[in-house]
Amino acid sequence: MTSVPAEPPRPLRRPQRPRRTDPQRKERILDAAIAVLAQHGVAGATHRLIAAAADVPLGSLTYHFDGLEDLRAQAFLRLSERVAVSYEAHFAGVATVDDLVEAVTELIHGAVGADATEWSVTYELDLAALRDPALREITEVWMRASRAVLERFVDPDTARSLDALIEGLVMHRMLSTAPATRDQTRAAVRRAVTSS
Amino acid sequence: MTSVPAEPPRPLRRPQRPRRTDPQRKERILDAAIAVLAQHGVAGATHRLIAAAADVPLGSLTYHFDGLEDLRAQAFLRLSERVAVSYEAHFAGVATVDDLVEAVTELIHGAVGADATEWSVTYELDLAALRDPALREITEVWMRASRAVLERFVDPDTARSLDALIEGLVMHRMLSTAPATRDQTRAAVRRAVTSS
Amino acid sequence: MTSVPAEPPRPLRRPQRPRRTDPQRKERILDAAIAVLAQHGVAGATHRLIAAAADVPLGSLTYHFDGLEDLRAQAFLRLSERVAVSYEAHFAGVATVDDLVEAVTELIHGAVGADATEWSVTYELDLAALRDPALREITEVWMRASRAVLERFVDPDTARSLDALIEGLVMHRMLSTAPATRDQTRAAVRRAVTSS
Amino acid sequence: MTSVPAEPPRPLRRPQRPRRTDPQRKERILDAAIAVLAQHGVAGATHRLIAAAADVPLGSLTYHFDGLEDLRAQAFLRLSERVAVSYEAHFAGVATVDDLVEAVTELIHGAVGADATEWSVTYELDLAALRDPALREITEVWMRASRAVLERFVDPDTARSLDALIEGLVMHRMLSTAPATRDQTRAAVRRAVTSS
DNA sequence: AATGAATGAGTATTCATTCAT
DNA sequence: TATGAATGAATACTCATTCAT
Repeated sequence: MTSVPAEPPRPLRRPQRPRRTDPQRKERILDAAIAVLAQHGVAGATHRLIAAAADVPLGSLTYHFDGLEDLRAQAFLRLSERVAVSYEAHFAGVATVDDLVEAVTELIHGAVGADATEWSVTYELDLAALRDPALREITEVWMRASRAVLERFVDPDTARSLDALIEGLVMHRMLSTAPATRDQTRAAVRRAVTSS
Repeated sequence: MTSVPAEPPRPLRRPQRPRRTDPQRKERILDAAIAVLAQHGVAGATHRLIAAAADVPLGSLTYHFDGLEDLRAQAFLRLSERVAVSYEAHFAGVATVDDLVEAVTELIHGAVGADATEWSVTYELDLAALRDPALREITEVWMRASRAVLERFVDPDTARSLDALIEGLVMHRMLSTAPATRDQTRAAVRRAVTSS
Repeated sequence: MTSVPAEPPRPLRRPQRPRRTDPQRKERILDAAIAVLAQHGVAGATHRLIAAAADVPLGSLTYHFDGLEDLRAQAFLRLSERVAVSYEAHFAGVATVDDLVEAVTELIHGAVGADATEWSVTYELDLAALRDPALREITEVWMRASRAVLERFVDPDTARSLDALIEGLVMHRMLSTAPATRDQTRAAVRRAVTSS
Repeated sequence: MTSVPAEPPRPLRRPQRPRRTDPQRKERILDAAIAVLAQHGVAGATHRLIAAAADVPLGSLTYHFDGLEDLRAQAFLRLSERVAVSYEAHFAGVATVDDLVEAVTELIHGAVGADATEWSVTYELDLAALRDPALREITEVWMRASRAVLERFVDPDTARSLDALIEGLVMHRMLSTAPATRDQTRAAVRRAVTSS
């Protein structure tokens, strides 16, 4: 993920001006936007901050995107796709229900590869989607994706509730000063996947 | 040298609206702030919007509060206390585990008395607390309160995971275009409270 | 619950004044700031007044400067440099001590080319520097510069006290309703430069 | 002089409310105003700050004074009277011109009893008087008073220029990071009082 | 195609002053 | 007589967006 405050080490092609063609610029901006969203939230994600993080001129943002709202939506979309991929990967080796319990527990406690801030952005997305129906599409797709992964191991209803439990446990883990132990989490997950 | 405009304009004073003394004003402002937070989120909760909602002049906000951050924190605190009370009330008549399952299901689907927007504010609070440690105190207290209620019926570990499940299910219910049915929710809750 | 006004008003955009690119704008703003400081003092030098004096929109000030403090500091710096130049020029033709006495007397009574208000700004600067160490650098440089000029004609100690005398006499001249005559000033200056 | 940040140790007559009659209140407010002016300058001397420094309720200021401008003027007047008294006292024992030189030198380097901040307020007054003719009266009276003291030892013209020299030397002493030594000051003063 | 100076509506906040109590 | 809650005009500053270059 792009680092926000420090200058990203741009491979200085030529002294100052000529930045000419830069095919990955759009992607770089989106990554920078995700980083800024993670660090400052929707409210703090301004043009200027994102431009600085991406090391592109200010005008570049409105040149490539139709305003901040559009940029934000595309950043959220990119984030959700990225998270979906690493989610998918996380469950690649799962064969048994025991494996599943272990994988989910690990997911919650390890925050799935990416640093924890990336998770907080997904909550930012959830919250923004609550008010902006345009973003609802993204959360919808992501929700379906995560459930599809879980449905490879459990029935749809269980997948649904397991999905919700994961969301709640991650949130509480991030907020709590005395977070649950791995054993507690494991027990909760096991209950959720065990047909009574 | 540049020409400088005349004297800075002297303020005129007219007694416009009758000055009303208003002992509940602080509380009214906080309620208005909660309503604005619910509708516009942290990012959209501006002085002006809150003042308009409370029907008080702008200066009244900074008279009663040390800035917007303070006002927001106090509003969140008031909200959490209010939610805690109605949460407590919701479980008042619960006697058996079956009652509990029913009550929790009802909670998730009925959004516990208050209109659903109030719930969304608690997510705003959660998210804000993720970045602002000062708010963490409030979420911490609320979390303890909600678990304390649940611990009257189940053991602490179960209470903890049930609490997380509720949070996740409510969030998904608010977000999803195809929310879970009561039966699905009830089944998920039952699994969470059943010792395996 | 309190009723919340509708959506926060969307900004409209009209191209009002033609956008003019204006390379000297920064300098113009600084000159305007000096003029406003002269007329209204540090306390009265507001963004609005300076913007009006420079005939630029308000946002232009914070675009070019990091806030009012920065603008003020740069204005003071520009002023001190300008004053130093005219000070230097004022003593260009001085050859003898008699010339010096005459030049200093003229300086005090004529306020060295610039209108008298410009002098008053240097007192604003002095006073502001008393509280703000960042401005101390500017007064320091100016003090050294003015003494350096005087040291071309008298020894350093005399230069130092002559410098102080000039400051005091100018201040009193500006304040007094019955200012000193040229002859009185000349006598005072002569005493200051005559080794006893 | 009243200290600004720390609570002035009010002899708490009774627990909270009853401050009833308080004959010195006006004077206390003025002293507090002088202290605040010293510390924050004219620009920073607000009602609230002065009220806090004087430990009186806000309304007390506008009750006793016709607005901030009036309060400021009265504070400046009180200050100038106080400074005049200590100035007078400082020269009480002077008999010869040598004594005078010594006393003036001491004045400049010791800042005449009061802490140096009090001097800075007199500059604040000078500057304010430059723009506000109402204050000019005060500076005028003070100027006459200080010269009257000096005229007990030297002729009026010398007194006038010595007065200016003192003003300039004190200002430079406060501003300079490498202030003059006592010997340098003494030599400058001696030159000013020696008829050539 | 790309940029960054320019703009003005908007933001939080301060504060002298008024006035009901 | 004395107070402190109330007010609104003014303050510094931010920022999405436009557009001349």
